[in-house]
Amino acid sequence: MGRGKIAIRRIDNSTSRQVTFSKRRNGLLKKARELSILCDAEIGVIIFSSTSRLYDYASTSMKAVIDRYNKQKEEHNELLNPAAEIKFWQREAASLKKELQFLQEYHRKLMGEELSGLTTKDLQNLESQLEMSLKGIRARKEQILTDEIKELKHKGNLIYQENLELHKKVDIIHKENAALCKKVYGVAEANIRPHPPYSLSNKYDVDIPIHLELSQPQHQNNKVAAQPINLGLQLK
Amino acid sequence: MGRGKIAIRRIDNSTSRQVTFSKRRNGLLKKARELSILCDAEIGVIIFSSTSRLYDYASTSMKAVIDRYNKQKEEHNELLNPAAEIKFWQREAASLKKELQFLQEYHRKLMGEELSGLTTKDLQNLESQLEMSLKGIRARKEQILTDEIKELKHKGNLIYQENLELHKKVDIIHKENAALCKKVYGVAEANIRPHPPYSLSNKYDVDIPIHLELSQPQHQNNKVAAQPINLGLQLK
DNA sequence: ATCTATTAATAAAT
DNA sequence: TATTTATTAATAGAT
Repeated sequence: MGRGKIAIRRIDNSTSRQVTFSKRRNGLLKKARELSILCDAEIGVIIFSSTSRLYDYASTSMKAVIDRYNKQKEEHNELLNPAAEIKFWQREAASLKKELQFLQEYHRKLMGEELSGLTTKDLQNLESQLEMSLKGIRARKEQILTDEIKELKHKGNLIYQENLELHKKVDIIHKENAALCKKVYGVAEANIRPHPPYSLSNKYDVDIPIHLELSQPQHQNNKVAAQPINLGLQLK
Repeated sequence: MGRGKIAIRRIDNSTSRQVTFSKRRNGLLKKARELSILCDAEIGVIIFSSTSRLYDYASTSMKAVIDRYNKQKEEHNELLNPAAEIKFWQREAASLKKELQFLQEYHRKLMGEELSGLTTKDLQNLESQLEMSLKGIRARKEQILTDEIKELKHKGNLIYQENLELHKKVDIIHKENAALCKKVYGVAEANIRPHPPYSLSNKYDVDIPIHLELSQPQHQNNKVAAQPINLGLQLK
């Protein structure tokens, strides 16, 4: 899945091995995250690079995953030695977990899941909240598109001006050339040459406005329009 | 990367969640295998399905990976001396905090805040997500209203039936009373009394259907409708 | 780090 | 559960 296919065996070149490691490590961790979320699975991934650097992911906590793994593998656990500070951090963790769970629950409600138990009033509130959000997001989208249009028009104008200047120059050179030809070959010589090297095939374009097209993600109604002039603007 | 795109959140349908789990689990393990071979990395992956089944992969052995992990994380000592265990809980808290912040950030985006830095594609995705949520919430609201209507109609019918029975009883009592009056006072006495105590002013309502009105929060087009009959149903 | 041509993964249908 | 197919996602190689 790249410019070429590679065989699954140790990459000899150390640079590209390092690059591939970085890319695929991220890919693996992303996939692990997605799987845990999509399918409600508890997952732990531990990766040691060839240079012994550790990268890991755990859907809950690595300790929890390893403990569960050991338990399932019928191995034993050890006891902890309690102290006041330990308890503090335990409480801290419990508190954060609680907050996290609350936010997750609210989040699910916002996502339109887990709606049983809510009154029409609650739902009305959720609905208004989401409508406000949509409004903000759409406004932002419009803004981006408007900005893009502005920039494209600006660039278009600059190019148009440049074209005018160029055509003027070409005209001048053309006239100079004609004069020279006249001197060298006689009166009508310059007009006889079929394709003088300085002629521009689209010289008449000077009087035609540059046609700018923008991508319109919402309405695909520009299929028959002319190809947009690429001005180097990236529409991400 | 399939027939359609799916959002990364818990798959509701349990069958497709199971299917996706199976496919993606294999994908994840394959990727882990490839990464370890391509880049000479030591990797361990532990997956617990939602039904607590264990799937794992280790490039060397899981024990070796976990031991190395514990060594690197200095958790080996944490289980023995309190200072290290404090560190563990500090890390736990930091990890939870990080996750919390991620969710909070996403949450803010959903709320339509903090939208700078997002591309139109991102915004489009947010917009679709919110539209889906709205759809779910509105469907739930409709459901609640529909259920209310059903219950109200049911109650209305019961009351109508009860009314019929009551009227029949009243009729019977009326006739008995008329008979008694005739015995005591003479023939036409009962019909002379202007307002017999047992008469119902709306007795004729028996033949008119009970008119039930529900609040319609969406469309306020029932302003001129009759006041709804309160049947003791609480619309929370 | 960023860009794309290309391969790989996979969602949905079967 | 396995296979097929249309589509999205990952990434190899280039820059």
